[in-house]
Amino acid sequence: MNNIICIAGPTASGKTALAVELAKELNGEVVSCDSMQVYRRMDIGTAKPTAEEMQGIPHHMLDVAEPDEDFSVSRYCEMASPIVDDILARGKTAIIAGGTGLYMDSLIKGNNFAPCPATGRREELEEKADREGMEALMDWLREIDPEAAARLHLSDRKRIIRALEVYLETGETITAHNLKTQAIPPKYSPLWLGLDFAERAELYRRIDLRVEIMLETGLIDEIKALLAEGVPPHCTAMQAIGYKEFVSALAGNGTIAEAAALVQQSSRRYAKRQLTWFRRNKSINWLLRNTGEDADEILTKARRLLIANDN
RNA sequence: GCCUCUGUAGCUCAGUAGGUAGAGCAGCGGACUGAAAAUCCGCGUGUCGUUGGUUCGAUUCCGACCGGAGGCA
Repeated sequence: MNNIICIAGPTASGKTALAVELAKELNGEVVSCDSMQVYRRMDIGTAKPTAEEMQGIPHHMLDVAEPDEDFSVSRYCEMASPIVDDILARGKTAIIAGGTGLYMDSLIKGNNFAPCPATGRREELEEKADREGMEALMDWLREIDPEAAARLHLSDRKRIIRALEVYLETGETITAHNLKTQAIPPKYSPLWLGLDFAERAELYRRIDLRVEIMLETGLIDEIKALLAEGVPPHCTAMQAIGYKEFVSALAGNGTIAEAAALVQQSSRRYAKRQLTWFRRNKSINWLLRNTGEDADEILTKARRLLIANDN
């Protein structure tokens, strides 16, 4: 039987509830795969599962970083992979659930990442970009890694800088590095489940509702507390949807209601991007929901897939 | 009841001196290998209210009807 299950899907599709139900049946533990739920004290806005929702099932990879820390895919994999191995070693099922596709794929494939410099190289490149423009960086990249240059759009500042950074730090181009890691066979072979709604509009209704509930349950106070303790308003964690918009409103840019509408829209677009990411994974068995009230039917379908997968 | 204005994309509107239409926002699709809830790329998605008439041809001109806004009563 397969002792690793991945539950993918967009925000507000019911991953948390399904993960806990399956964990109860399969003697499992949940490994969260979410780039924002890793931060402590960011609970409401990241829709982090509550103690009640967890129903006593152990959850990992929540609250593993301070909000002002730099976190990354690489750190996620370094921390999560030993946890998965430990769950398996104890004879239990690892249920990897979350919406951050890059993190989930990287954990499953066992990707290793080119080093990230602490040397200020990135800052130098940022300055050069400001000074000389992206065309200059692109010309440079074309000389050292023409494939990456052809792949990247001139506007994609982040990736152009990263490509140069990898080469300058390691002497290996990012194209060569990626080819090497892709050649390594995946570390795990999970059963993939994907949650989505048959009607996009239903997913969007759930997202809109969830934002309202976050506000009712104290999201603004949560954000004020983070700011009060000194979390920088522009750090990575505060770029999360549902935080950056309210931080801006609290600073005097627009009303809370306007910010809430923005959060709903950003969340809808984010959900769409998540779906784009997961759709290309042909291993995913999609479970399509009709309403938010059909959790039992979804669980039944998931059970059938588990049985089919064992045979 | 009469008069005037109005009806074009999901929304707000432009336009066609008659040759089946375009902006913004919304939306949709895609990429993604140490910021990923980030970053970037692409795409108008339409019975031009309905129905007759004039015309080779009507979203455009004319009539009637239906819906909306305002005015006079």
